Amino acid sequence: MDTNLEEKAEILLHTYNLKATKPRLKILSYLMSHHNHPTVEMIYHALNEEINRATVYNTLNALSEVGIIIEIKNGDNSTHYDYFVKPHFHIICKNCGKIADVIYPNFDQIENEMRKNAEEQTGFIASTSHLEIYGLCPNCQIKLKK
Amino acid sequence: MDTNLEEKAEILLHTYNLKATKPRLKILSYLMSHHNHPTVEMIYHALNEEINRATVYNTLNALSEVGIIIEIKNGDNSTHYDYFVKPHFHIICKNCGKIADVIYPNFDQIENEMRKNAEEQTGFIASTSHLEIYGLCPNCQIKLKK
DNA sequence: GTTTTAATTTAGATTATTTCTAAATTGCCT
DNA sequence: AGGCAATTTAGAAATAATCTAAATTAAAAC
Repeated sequence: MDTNLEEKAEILLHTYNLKATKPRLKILSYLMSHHNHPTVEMIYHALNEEINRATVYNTLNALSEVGIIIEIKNGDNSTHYDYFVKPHFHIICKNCGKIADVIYPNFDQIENEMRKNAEEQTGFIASTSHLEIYGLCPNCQIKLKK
Repeated sequence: MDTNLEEKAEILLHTYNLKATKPRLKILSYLMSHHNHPTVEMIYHALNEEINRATVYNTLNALSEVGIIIEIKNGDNSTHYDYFVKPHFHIICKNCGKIADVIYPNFDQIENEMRKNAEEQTGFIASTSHLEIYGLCPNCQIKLKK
């Protein structure tokens, strides 16, 4: 277990006024060190089924609410998560569900513009935004040609 | 029943090489005349529970696959749908789930740019894209202040 | 206008995902 | 160290979506 990682996670949690509970430290550390876009189920198993599923759900909701992680609504109807490093979005394979990161330097700028526009038009106060693109990954392009 | 509407729906279905079955005509007509961002459940009830739920699911998937309608992955973990008129995206209230349209003239242009970028970076072939913004609607802003 | 055929619909069961409840535990402040 | 609000837990319950195999149907072929 990487103590240094958990320390980093603890600081991050406190920054956002979240209690640094053991389950949260483990889950956040996992996300900080794995960029496999896991679901609740994947995290639950990766952490040896030691943390209650409801807690995994609660934690991921809390983390994505403050923006520490990104929520990805996948085509497979389960939600995936990704630790936020720099502005990016995701492209998801319609065939196999694979998720790839797309780095887009101006992404937060564009996001902000959209948010502002949405607020002006609707009177909402915007917080998080979600962009996902669907498509076919290189592997499935080949598979489906046959 | 608006025959004219169903005729329009039939033409639209044929344009995309989709069989114009009775369930599809009813569902598409409903979507073309209601902009309440319904879920499967809402459509199922609006059409008097006469169309099997599985068919509603199948139809909505088929329609969104070809782009006649837009799929909205709402925060409430059910999927909402919207007939596509012009390029727009959605803002969703985190508190009450209300969905509002945001018209954005350049939206498809920006979408295309993102898609191109994603394709170059990942080797995927991009098809549809989804953007949702979360926030607080005017009503809930007032409610939560109390 | 029949016939044919592939696609679609159906009922109902099944699976998967997420939320809820009430009791027990735990982090953090004083 | 003690107190309290927030969080976690086990397990049940609710909700959403998919699957199966048989019946039906739209549209092309004759």
